[in-house]
Amino acid sequence: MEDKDAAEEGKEKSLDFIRTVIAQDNETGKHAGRVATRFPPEPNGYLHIGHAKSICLNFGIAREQEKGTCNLRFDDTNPAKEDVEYVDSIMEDVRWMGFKWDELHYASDYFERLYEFAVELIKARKAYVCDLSPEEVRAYRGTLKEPGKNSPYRDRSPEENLDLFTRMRAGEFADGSRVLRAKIDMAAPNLILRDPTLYRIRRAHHHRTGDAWLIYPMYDFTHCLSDSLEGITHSICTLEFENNRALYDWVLDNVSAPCHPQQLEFARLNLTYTVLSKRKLIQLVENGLVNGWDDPRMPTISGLRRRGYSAGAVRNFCEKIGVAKRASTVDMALLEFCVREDLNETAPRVMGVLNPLKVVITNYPEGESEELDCPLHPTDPSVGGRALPFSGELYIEQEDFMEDPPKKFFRLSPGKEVRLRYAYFITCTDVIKDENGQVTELRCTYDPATKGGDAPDGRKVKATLHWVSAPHACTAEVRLYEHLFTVENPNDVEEGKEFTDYINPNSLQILRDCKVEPLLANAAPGYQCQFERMGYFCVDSVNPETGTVVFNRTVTLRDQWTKIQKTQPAPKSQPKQDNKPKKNKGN
RNA sequence: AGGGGCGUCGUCAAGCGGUAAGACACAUGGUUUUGGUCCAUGCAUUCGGGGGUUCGAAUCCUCCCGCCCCUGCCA
Repeated sequence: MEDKDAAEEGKEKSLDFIRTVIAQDNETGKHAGRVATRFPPEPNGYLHIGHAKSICLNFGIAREQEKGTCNLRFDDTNPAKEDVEYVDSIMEDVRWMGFKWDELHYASDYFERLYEFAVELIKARKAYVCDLSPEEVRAYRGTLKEPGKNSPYRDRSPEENLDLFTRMRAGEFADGSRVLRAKIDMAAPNLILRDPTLYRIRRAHHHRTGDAWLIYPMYDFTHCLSDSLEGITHSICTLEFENNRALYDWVLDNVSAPCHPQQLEFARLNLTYTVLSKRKLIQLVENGLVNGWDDPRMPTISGLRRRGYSAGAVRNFCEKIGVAKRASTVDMALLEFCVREDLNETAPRVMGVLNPLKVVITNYPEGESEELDCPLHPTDPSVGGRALPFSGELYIEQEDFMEDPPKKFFRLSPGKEVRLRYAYFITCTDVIKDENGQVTELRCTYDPATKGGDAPDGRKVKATLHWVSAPHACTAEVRLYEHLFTVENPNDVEEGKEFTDYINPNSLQILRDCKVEPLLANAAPGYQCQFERMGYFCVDSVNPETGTVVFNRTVTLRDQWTKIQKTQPAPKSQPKQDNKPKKNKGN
C-alpha cells in the first residue's frame, strides 16, 4: 500500500494547456507570481453544466495558486436581454458549486471609464461615428472571400466624431441611427477586424444603470477593458472567441489600458442526450416544454441541484472531463457515474417501494409487528441506523414478482423463497388475482428462524428484496427522470425537424402511490438517500400543497438485471400489473 | 484574398523524438443480506491519410483529407 502511494507521488499530474501556460508564466515571473482569473457570465439565463466547467476552471485555477484570485463579473452590456433574476441565480449557483469570488463586478460599473477609452480612440483617429444603417454596414463588410469597403463616414475628423459621440450619449439620435466603430481594416481576412462596432444607441432600461445610458458598449470593447481594469492575468473563454482575440488585443494595444491580459480559449462542453445552448434552454423554459429553469431534467446547475446532484459530484465531473481545444461531446454516462460515485459514499440506504404489490405473511401473528434494527449504510457505520417496522402485511416491488419467470429471474415467484432485506426469508404460496387476471396480492409464509436475514441451517436464497410494512408505510410521490432527449445529439436535426421534436416523452414519470418507510415521513427538502436496489433519490426542494413527500430520482443504480433481460429472448407474456404502465426503460 | 482552430480506443483525455497513461462505457470472472458497492482480468502493434527526415516519429518537415468557428448595432 505505502510503496504504491509513494510510486504514485512520483508521477507528475499532467497539466492542461491553460495551466501549462500559467505554470510557465509563474516560472518566468511574468506577473510576479500573481494569477488572476474571472468568471464572466452574461445575466441573460441560468447557468448550466457547461458553465460549471468554466467555473471550475477559473475558480479552480485561482484556488490552486499561491497568489490566485478569481472575480465574478457580470457581462451586462445588453440591457434588452438581461435581468436581475439571472444575476441572483448565478450568484447562488456559483456559491453552491463551492466557490467564493474575490471581487464582485459588473461591466456596467465600468461604463463611464469605457466611455473615456472610446474618446481616447476617437482622438487618436482610431474610431469614428458611422451613420450607415445596419443593412448598409452588412453590405459594406464584404464576405468571407471578398474584402469590404470603407464606410463613407470613415474619415470624419476627431472633432466631428467627438461631437457626434457626445450627442449620441446625450440622446440626440434615434436608436440604431449611428454607431461608434473602430477604424481598423475593411479588408482584414478576419471579419471581426472590419471596423467592428464599439457602441450602439439603445433606449433600454438597464437592470443596474437604469436609464442613465442611451449608448451601450459592445462585448469586444467591454470585455478586454474590464479584464484589464481588474488586473486579470489570464482571460479564459471558449473557442468561439478565438477570432475575437485579435480585437481583444487591438483594443488593449490602442488605448491606455492598465495591463494586457492573455486570452486563452478552451472547448466548451457538450453532453449527450441534452442541449447546452442558452438559446435552446430558454426555448424549453418559455415554451413550457419543461417546468422552469430548475426542472430536474434540465442540465442547469439549479436543475441538477434539484435533481439531487451534489456540488462535489459536479466538480468531480468537471475535473474528469479535462480541458482541451478539441470540440467534444462527453457521454452523459460519465456525469451519472460521478453522482453515483459520490452518493454511494454518503447516501443513507432506506426502503422505498415504487410500484407496490401487497404481500400477506400468512403465518405471522395477526395484528402484530416488531422493530428491526438496521444500518443505514452497508459499509459506513457512522451513517447510523434506524428501527424498521415489520409486520404481516407488506409491500414489495411489483417487478420483483413474476408468476412465470424466465430462467435468470432470481426474485419471487410461486414456490420460491427470497430474503426480505434485514428481515426474514419468505416463500410465496399463493397468487391472488382480480377478475382481469391481474395479480393484486401475494400470500407468503415466513421462516421465523431467519430473522435478520440469515438462515441458521445455512440455506441460501438468490435474491434479497426491499419491502415496506404496509400499516407503517408512508405514501409518497416519486418522480422518475430519464434523458430529456431520445437522441444522443438533439442538435443534429433532421430536415424539417426541430430539436424539440426529439424530447423524450418519458423524461418525466410521476408515481403517486409509492410506499416508503416511516423514517422518511418528515425528511427535509434536499434530503438525499438511496432507495435500496432502486436508485438515489432526494426530497424535492419544492414541496406540493398536498402534504405528501415528493422524491426525485437522481439516478438509477447500475443494473445488471435489465441488461440480462435485454439479451434474453422475450419472456412469455405476463399480465401487466403496474399501477402506471412502465415503458421499457432505456432506449 | 478568405481567416482562425482542431483531428490519439465507442466517449473524454495524457503524450511534446526513445517505442501508446488514465477515466467512462463495454466484456468476463470473484466477493456480496442491494442483480448495488468492492476486487481481478480483457479492451488502440497504432495515433485522419500519403510521402519525407531519423538508428528510432503520435511527436519534426511536406502535401492531402475531414470537422468546428467567423459576414449581430448578441455574448
